[in-house]
Amino acid sequence: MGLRHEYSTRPRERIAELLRSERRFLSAGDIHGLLGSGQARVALSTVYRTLEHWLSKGEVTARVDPQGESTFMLCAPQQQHHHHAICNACGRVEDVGCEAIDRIAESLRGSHGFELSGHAMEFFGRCRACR
Amino acid sequence: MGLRHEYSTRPRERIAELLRSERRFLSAGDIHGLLGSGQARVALSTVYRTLEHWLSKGEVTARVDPQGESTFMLCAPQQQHHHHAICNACGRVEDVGCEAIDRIAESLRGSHGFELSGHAMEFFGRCRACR
DNA sequence: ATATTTGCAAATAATTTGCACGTAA
DNA sequence: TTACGTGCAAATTATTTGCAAATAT
Repeated sequence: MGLRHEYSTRPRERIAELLRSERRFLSAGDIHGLLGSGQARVALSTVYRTLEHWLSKGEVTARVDPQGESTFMLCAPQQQHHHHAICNACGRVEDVGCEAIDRIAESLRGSHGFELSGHAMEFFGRCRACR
Repeated sequence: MGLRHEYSTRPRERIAELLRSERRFLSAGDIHGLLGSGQARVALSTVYRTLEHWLSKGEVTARVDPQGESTFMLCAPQQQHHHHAICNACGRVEDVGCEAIDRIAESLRGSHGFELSGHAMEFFGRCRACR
């Protein structure tokens, strides 16, 4: 049988609070480090398991960074399909819509006989604050 | 002082031959496995070092797959900027141009004050052969 | 009470590195 | 002959897992 309740625990609260305050992709190690090593330290394995849990519930979005490390950010599923603009300086993420895809799908079918079923797009640059 | 010659060796020839025959992204482990474990087996570390070497020379393109594994494909630098359409069934890659980016850059600047300096796009679907 | 979560330490798996030996130029 | 490349085994690093103890409901 599946999961019945989602328990609200101290470690999860701390992880959630951190993710809410940082609108950027963080690795499990980043989170573990940012939570500090004091009295209420959270085990790295707990960070991993919590992120995986929220990922499977669709409350968190994952991205593998260019170094191959998995990173995570709060990103509700109910939001409509969108892409990310990531600031090169501070890492802040802006959600951006995607209009141009239809044209690309047409072009792919026409010139390559390729039937588009999914895509991934990321944009990099400077956010308003970091320009 | 930098590198003077690029030596042509048996292991490199075998890796290059394999990459030429497979127009899809392969991990170091894939390549190592495909080269077999017979007489002329190539060490996994050699595969890694050779890929890294060609990557730095721009003769190979890397991509981190969704599982976080690094994968590689022959992809000359002199080709103009383009993106990849990856077949969900066989992994074959079609190179596709990118026209729509200018509109996206304008929109980013207008609605988010975001100055675009780079982007990454990937498309997934079925190639002509696998439809 | 009992299902869920945690911390710890050990296990995996991809990747990197040191080093002595082999090889192309 | 000498700069470059290779194989091997050991080291690193991110991530996962087993398990007994702790906690939320």
